[in-house]
Amino acid sequence: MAQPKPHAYEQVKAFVKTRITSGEWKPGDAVPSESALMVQFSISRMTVNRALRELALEGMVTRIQGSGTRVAELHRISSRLIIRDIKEEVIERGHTHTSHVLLVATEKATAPLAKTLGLRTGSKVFHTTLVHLENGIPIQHEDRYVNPMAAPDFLRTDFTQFTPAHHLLIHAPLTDASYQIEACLPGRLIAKLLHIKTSEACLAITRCTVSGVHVASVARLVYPGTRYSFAGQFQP
Amino acid sequence: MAQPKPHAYEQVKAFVKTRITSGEWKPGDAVPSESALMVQFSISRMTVNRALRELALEGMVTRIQGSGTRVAELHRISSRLIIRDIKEEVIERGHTHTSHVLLVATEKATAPLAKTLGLRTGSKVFHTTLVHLENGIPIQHEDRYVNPMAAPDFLRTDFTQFTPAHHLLIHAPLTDASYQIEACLPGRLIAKLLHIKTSEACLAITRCTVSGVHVASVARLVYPGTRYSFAGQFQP
DNA sequence: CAGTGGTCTAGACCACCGA
DNA sequence: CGGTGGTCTAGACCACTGG
Repeated sequence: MAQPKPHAYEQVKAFVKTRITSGEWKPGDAVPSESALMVQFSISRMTVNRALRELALEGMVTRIQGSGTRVAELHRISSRLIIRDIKEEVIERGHTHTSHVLLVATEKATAPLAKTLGLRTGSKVFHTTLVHLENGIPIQHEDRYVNPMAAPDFLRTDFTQFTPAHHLLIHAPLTDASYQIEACLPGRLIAKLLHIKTSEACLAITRCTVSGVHVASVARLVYPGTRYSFAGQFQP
Repeated sequence: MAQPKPHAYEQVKAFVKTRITSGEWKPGDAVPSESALMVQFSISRMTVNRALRELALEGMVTRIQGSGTRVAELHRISSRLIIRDIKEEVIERGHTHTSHVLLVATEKATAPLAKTLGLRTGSKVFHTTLVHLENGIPIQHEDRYVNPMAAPDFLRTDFTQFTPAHHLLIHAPLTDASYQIEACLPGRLIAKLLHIKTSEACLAITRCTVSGVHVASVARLVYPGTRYSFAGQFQP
């Protein structure tokens, strides 16, 4: 026996999950009510409630107050996509991370940039550009603008030691973010910096992070397509 | 007033969240214990527990039994990456979806394919290839192998009406999946089918889905880089 | 209206951590 | 050992849905 006594709420979750994934209960079908499961498992309603609430969070069922619980229509499959510090990621693979710092500057915001950062055109913004290397091989070109209101000490960082993302994660805790993942060809400059041909496809992530009331940073990260891919797993 | 009476557990979540995002409580700092918050808010422990448990799920805090609750080290922000039926997605944008069905066949599995599908080499597998169009413009090339054990009626589907993903979502409810997102250049054939140049970068998703005990399907989806990108938002 | 889920309480027992 | 979180109970009131 693996677990002599699985928690009650987990038993309920497993019970419902199994009926759904086995196809016994089809999308749209009603799931037994809390009171029914309460009797069936001889447990209190709070415990059943927790089980069903978690299943709803996971997208397995849909709950409507006053109406009931039903098997979710299409199990849209989903997984967590995580924003991490690339240095952490490289180190976790047991490799060494280094950075080439190409630019550390204060500039005046252009109109579109000011707009996304929530500043006035011409305001001071921090601008950094660097290339991240894994075991000496370039894997990411990072071009980032930072809102001085969100991270006033940003430029004091030694970017050969700490990544811009690391500074921001510490000094401007994230509250919101949006991202866009696309495929593109690198420009001549980026291709040269990444040691790839201009004809090699790249993954590009454009990311905008919010910390409290400030839009903290907008960054464009370009990865050589042959050296980097996202991978992930789902467990709905 | 927006909400005259926010739920108690929401209040606790908001309280803790605010201290964290404002920087008042830094990563590693202790969060008040359940009993402390219980007194402070004059609510029961179960309610405090729910608030902190949800914050832990969202990655804002770390909880260790017997030790306490602390502000999470790096607020790795995360969002749900959702994989959906492309037809649904196109229709949701208010556009029309059509398919060019290029191949619907039963084949014998090659060794590597059989391995990923959990079959014996030479077993029957279903194979479909199609191009999905949004308002008549090609946006995805789909090349898919399906395990007949998981979806025996797969080939009966009219793929001009229903996408392969749709059939699978209904007849082989997902239990697990893994994916890989990468950038690549299309081959000559795919470029032609998508009406793009062979030098145009593409996003490619390779996805493997599991339904119950069977590996149900493995698919490679190629999107023209100029016409498609993933986007998402985080709200921890 | 009866039945559903959404929330909350005031206790309780347990497993675990650190001193 | 005391304090922590993890779980559970047996009630309760409310808001909402459906017939």
